[in-house]
Amino acid sequence: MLTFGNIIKMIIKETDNEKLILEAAEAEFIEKGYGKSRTTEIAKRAGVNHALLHYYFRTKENLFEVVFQKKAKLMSEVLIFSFEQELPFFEKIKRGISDHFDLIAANSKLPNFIFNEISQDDNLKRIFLGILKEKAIMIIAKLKEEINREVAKGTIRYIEPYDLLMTIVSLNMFPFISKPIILDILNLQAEKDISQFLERIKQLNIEIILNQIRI
Amino acid sequence: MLTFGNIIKMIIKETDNEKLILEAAEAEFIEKGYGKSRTTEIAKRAGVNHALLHYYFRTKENLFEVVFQKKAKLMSEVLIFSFEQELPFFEKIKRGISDHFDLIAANSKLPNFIFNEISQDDNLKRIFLGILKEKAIMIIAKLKEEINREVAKGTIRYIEPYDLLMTIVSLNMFPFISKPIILDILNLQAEKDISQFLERIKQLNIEIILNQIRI
DNA sequence: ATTATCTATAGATCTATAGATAATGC
DNA sequence: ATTATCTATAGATCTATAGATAATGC
Repeated sequence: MLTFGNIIKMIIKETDNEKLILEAAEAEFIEKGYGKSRTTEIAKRAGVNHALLHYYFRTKENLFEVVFQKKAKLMSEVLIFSFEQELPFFEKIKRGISDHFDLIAANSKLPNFIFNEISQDDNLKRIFLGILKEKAIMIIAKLKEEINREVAKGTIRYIEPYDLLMTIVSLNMFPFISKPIILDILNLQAEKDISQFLERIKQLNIEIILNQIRI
Repeated sequence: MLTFGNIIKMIIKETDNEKLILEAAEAEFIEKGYGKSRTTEIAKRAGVNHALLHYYFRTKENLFEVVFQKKAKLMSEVLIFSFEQELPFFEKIKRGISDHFDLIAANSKLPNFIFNEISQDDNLKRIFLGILKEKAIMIIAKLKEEINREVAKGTIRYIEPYDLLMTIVSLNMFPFISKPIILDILNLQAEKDISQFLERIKQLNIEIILNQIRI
């Protein structure tokens, strides 16, 4: 029917309802988690008839798994992408930490979502590991060689590559997991103050890692 | 009625059903979060008639808030308790990190639970801040004095007290938030290997902090 | 002819309570 | 007399689908 809404949709030709549903589902699931999310609410957010959601995705669980797959890939990239750059060792570490921090900042609700869902569902945990594990192991192996090379050169103290990575991820990720609390305790409201705070933490994290490995 | 179960309950006099419901609710809510938890399931876990749950706590939301209050207090203690000890500065830091790590280890599912629920509900966030904030600010103020004293003595470089605390919490807490993933990637299954790994991380965290502040 | 959309509602699940009955403390 | 417990079920909410209708691509 040629309702006003449909005409608008036709004009912008962004009328792909399947896509609209998926995007609304992403927002809903990330905001509320699987348990509190409602398919009716997702349909409403997408501005689409509720039955359509089931027509395209059949079940809530199905829809969730599509979303989770996508977010798990993103999370996997967020976790390790920054450490795949081909750079001299110290550059790699510094740039790695900095890019990693920025990637998390750009997806600040992602870690909470992923860690929470996998802690509640073993199947999701397996899916996530299936995406992350192989690549993570490769990166660790590569990092180990580079660390050994630097140790041989006498530029750094030995550190387990896994420990190094986990330490970086810890330092970079936690501020965002605990962000609602931090901002209140530090009384940071203005956007400018917040980004200034985050920038300081980023630099601090780089410094901490360098102080730990540098001789 | 004198069923076998009731006789058992009478003998051990641990028949306080309100308490049983609360304990079951704690387990259920921490395991599944508010959204996926079911009052029927909680009653079943408690081994108690479902109607009793509503008799004692009226609503699911009420019951949850009782649990959340309790867990928020615990979380608050886990976060800052270890840094209230009266000790020489370096001892305080070292013992603080170590005790803090152990406290988290003993409540390893707590951080995920708290951060997740407060990210989904502003009211819960306020409750948690109400419990944490004042004490946190006091500890930070106290730490600031101690840091300034050490800086004056020339034993450490200056670090913002909040940054120091957040760094410690990051390093100590993240391994438990990401535990399901870590153990799989590192292929750690045996209890002995796991506790050995955790011990190494604990020592590493102490080392990292000391390397950051020590001149 | 196939795909997309809507209306209407079934069916499942969950929270919550009414009202009867039993246990307890004084 | 008050508190605790149980049975039975109301009432709300949510997921899911059947079946009718409209739109689309060939």
